[in-house]
Amino acid sequence: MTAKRRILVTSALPYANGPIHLGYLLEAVQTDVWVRFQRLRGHECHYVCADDTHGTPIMLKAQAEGISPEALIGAVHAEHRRDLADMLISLDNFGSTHSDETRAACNRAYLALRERGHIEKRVIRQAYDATAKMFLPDRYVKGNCPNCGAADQYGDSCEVCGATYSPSDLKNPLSVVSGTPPVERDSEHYFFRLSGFESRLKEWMAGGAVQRSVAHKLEEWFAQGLKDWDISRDAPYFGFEIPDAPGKFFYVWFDAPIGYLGSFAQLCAERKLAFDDFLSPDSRTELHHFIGKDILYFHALFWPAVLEGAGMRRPTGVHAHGFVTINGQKMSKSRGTFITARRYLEHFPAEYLRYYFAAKLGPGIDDLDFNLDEFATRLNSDVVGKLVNIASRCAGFIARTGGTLADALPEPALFAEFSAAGDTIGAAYEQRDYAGAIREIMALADRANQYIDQHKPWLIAKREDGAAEVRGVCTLGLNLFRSLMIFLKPVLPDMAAKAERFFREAPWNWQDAARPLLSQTIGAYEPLASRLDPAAVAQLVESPAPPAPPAAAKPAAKPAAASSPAATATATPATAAAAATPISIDQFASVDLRIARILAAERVEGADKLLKLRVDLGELGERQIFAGIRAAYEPATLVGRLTVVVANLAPRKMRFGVSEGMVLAAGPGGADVFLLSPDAGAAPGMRVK
RNA sequence: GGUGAGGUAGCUCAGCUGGUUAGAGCGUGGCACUCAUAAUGCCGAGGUCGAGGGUUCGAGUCCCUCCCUCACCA
Repeated sequence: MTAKRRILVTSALPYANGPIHLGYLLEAVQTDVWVRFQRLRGHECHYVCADDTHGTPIMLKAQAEGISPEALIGAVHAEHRRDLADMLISLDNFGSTHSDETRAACNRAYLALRERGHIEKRVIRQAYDATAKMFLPDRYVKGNCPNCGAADQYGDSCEVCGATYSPSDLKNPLSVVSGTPPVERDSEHYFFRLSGFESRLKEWMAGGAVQRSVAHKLEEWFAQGLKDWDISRDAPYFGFEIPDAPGKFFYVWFDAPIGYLGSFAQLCAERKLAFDDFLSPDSRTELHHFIGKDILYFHALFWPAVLEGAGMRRPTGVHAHGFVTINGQKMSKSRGTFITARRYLEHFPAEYLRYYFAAKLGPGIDDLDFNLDEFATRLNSDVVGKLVNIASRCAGFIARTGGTLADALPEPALFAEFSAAGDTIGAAYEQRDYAGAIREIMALADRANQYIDQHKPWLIAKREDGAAEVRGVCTLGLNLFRSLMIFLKPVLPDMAAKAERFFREAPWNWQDAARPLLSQTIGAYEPLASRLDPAAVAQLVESPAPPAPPAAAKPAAKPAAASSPAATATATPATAAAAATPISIDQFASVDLRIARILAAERVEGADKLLKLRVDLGELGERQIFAGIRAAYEPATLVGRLTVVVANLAPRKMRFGVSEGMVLAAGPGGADVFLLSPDAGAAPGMRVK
């Protein structure tokens, strides 16, 4: 065992405008398993995280809901905290970037950067919404693509042709906030001079702080040249005001990683830890960040540079992971596969997901597919059928022979094989190759079952003098099980705790797997895990999304419309719910249903379920809508007919373009989808009420 | 479009610095067992390792070209 390490670990900050979902849980679980492993090995390991609370989206969402940003982030924080705790994420502190500690850390970092000449003021031109009286981030200006002319494109890039540009290049630009055309306005901004850090970043990267594939990605960015980073935003902005710069605020991405430090500062105050032990440039502690691969730029370039520029230490490691897909596809609200943490937890134990993720999680940045069938068979086979089965099949014999373990192992070599495997399993955990660790552990579980099968205690027990031998075999069996549970404790902390109680032992540490437990009177065996019903697992995605919690709705969406159980048409239809939650007449009125005439219909290249429709909504003009009705309708038969659409559904960008509404249809899906039709006399644009 | 990652048995994946008949789990077929949450054990079927070239005595493993998938683009 190596000397005791002192380690500070973080997960990326979840943004405070929505619920925690399966994708974030992957990261939380990855981090937590590593943290628990370090602690199990006897190291000092602190794990902090926080809500990421600042920025324009939060500000506008709070406005839309008629509450203060503080109220909004407060509600979300409580939800996040509960979700993570229920997922058995062993955070030492879960703070908020909207805290005194983070503000202090921001100011300190900023002033240090400024003092060392890393901050520069520049005047930039930016889109300004004169009606809403605010500057507009790129994503808050929409218009026609200057390159291909596609409608309704964001101000930074075109989803149709892929061109990138700035908001001022858009044709017919409109502010998303007020709907009025933006104007150009000058503003003084503060830039962090990232370009000065290239050589130091390269040296840091060469030291092995990131995965190799990530290093390749960073080299690409180096080759393009590092650009200085605009870290300021103009009022109104929900965030921290920059010192000596009234009306200027820190950009949310500046204070987000500093939120790690703010959260850690809170922990230091609470536990009497010395902050500088972990953050000073000559620190001998370790600093590890677990992140998604989408935010590499911030964590592998900006963040180490900011830390160094502000006179602090650099991260020991930045560990990126891939995304979670559901049954091979990107998580999607319209497909019903946007699984929130709460939704998962309402159905299944936290540890099942922890195990499943761990079993599939390697050290790389590949995406991880959450396959529902596999989830059930994997849990049932590995955890119940193999692992728990070992204890289950041995415990009864021990109970019948007096409830006490034998005082020697019949085959010490087999036990030694298990303890020896602890080294490779530990190395796999350390390298974040949890899949490798689990593979090894399950291979050992097979060995344990084989051992019991070969020695057949149920036959020996029939002999008059068989008691001692049976006890020996089952004592070894239980000890093999015990070693495996110790190895799995980072992944299955609750099951491990139950097993500790069963063996009547104090909480295990890693080294306990090296010595067998002998002559011990053990407790009565209780089932440690129960089987999953595959049908129940399927429900995780098949039923319609539950009513959105207060903080869960997308900024632009009208909640009643967004989660309507009738939302069958734009993608895989959801199974009809038995009864939907009652709504008021006002909520119904918020859904703008209109008669539409289908002007054109065509298949979508690369989508086997979708048809692209062009519809006429009378006074509302023409719209493009994607509908998941390809299996049910020949495009040609649709042209000219009338139907009903939701006209005020927030535009939804899909891989193939933007869908500007939803066609109403009934039916279970596939070929059994039936479009609604009005009686004769209805005309395009008429409101349905 | 640029870049990155990846394409190995029906499914999910291992295959380190190139070296005997390409591995595991799940699923599947057969047998055995009955201690165990219909759990477990044994035996078997199943792969021209995306395609085509090349280097080499020898290539999933190195090089080139192409095809496909996924992701990212501050």
